[in-house]
Amino acid sequence: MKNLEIANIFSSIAQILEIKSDNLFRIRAYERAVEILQDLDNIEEYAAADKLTEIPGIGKDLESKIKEYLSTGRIGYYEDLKKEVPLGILELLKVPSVGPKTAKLFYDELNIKDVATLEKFALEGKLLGLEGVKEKTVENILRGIDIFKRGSERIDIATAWDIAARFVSELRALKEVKRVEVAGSLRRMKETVKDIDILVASNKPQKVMDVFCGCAEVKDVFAKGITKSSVLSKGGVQVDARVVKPDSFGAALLYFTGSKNHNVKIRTIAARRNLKVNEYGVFPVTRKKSQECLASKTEEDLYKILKMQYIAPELREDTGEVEAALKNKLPKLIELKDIKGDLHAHSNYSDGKNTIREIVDAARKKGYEYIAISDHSQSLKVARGLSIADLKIKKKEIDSVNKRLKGFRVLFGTEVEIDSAGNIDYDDEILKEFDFVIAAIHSGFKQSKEQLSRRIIKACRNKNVDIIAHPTGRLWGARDSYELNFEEVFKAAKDTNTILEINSFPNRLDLGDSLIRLARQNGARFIINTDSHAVAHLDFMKFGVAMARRGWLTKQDVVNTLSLKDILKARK
DNA sequence: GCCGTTTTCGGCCCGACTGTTTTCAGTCG
Repeated sequence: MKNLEIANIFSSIAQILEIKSDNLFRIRAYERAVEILQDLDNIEEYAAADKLTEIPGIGKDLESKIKEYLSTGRIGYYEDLKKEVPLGILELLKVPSVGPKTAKLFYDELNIKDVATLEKFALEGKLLGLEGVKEKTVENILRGIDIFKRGSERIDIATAWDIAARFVSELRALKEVKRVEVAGSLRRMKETVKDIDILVASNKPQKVMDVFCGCAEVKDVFAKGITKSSVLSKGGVQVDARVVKPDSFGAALLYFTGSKNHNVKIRTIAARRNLKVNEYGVFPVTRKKSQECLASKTEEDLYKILKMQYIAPELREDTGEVEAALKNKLPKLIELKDIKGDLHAHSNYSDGKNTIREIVDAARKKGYEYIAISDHSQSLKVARGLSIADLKIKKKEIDSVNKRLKGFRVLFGTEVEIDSAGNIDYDDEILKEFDFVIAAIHSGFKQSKEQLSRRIIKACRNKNVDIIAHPTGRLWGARDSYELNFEEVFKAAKDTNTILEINSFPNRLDLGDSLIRLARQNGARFIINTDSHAVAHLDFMKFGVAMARRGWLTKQDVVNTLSLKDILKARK
């Protein structure tokens, strides 16, 4: 993806500028652009329409650099910078506790250009004696190298919530603790997270920090202060905790939830009104020493005093939510309780673990009105796709289950293959028998962007295909999204009345947040499915809903908020 | 390098912890 390529270059530029001690605000401008670009899958479409500078954070200069990359595949300014500071040094910055100043020191004094050399020198004691480096510093660097070597890959939100829950439950059990909440990117429900942030309200911070650093899940303690500590969990994830007084919990939660850019925007707007926002509250900017706190107890109080709507954590990415909140124009986001059913669950007819009955029982316990048992189709042999004969048996079972149910309906679904030419692997005669047909690509990913787009568009045009499952095919940690002409595909979905799936499975989350927004702008409709292969997976619905919220979707944008009667009408 | 309900120039969010220092710089979020 071009946006990621450019983001990586801008990120390197920011780091090189840091090492060169360049203007901090210029560095921040590049860093901000990196975050913006990471979420901008259709950068080429912006460039083609000459709309790059309409993106907040992209000005004339960055526009020209983006255009330069798109047309030539390189950025001259970056090529020049690389001559001044060898790229290897940037690797040193990935070691926790080594920042630009330290990296420059090691390079200037000892010509260290990679982590392996840094480790060697640290072990041999050759770092000692450099300005500001003593034994403790070396110790921290070696520990940082350990973390670096273990890899810095991001973890999926389901795993992260699991680890977070273990810390939270130990902390909640303390009588000194008034409140505990997960904050940071995990609270914002980012698709993946790098670390876990936990906020605690207590008047006895020391005690809380002692317990936090001694949690069963802790493997190593990086930093332990009176109100702030940082540990490595046994699962290899960094967990940060901060303790604040109960009175400032709202202010701290806002600050600790981020995103950084959201906080900066909030604080900038506050400053224009002569208000200061920090993790303790909102304060008037005066010369007086004693400052009265205007708001601090809840996040709602803070947003209110700043004269804007409350902003849900999932929206706090500085992608327009602050401006919308100031104008009272935030959408009413979809909630988990709006979901009335799940149309993508696999039974043991194909590669699922559970029987239809077991799945139905679990779905009913969730308060759903319907569930579609959507097993794989005949050509996906690895997943025991169903033959025509299998379908007849399965249909019979569903009919008999439905006869015994009241107020709940099992739908006859399928997840069919879109082959390399865009055809579906059951005939129309068979397809029309299903209540819902979900189409997906599970093979032949290596085609060009145009070919893949054509395949999906052709599937959309099939009158029997109701839903496109996991539209980009990405699997976190295993496979990148395939490239598509997104606007074209989304427009085709709209024109053919095909529903786009938001797949809730934690290693998919596909569509992801930024593509959901793009698809909505193109008029598409959505369904949030779990792609369950076991009844426990039905719980993943909350992650799909979170993606929908991050994509600014309302209940009206999502078809499985409809009653059984209405969702059946939502088909083609 | 970006940006404008004070502004097209002169600002740009704010604080905790650590290790090395005797008052602070570097790192991190």
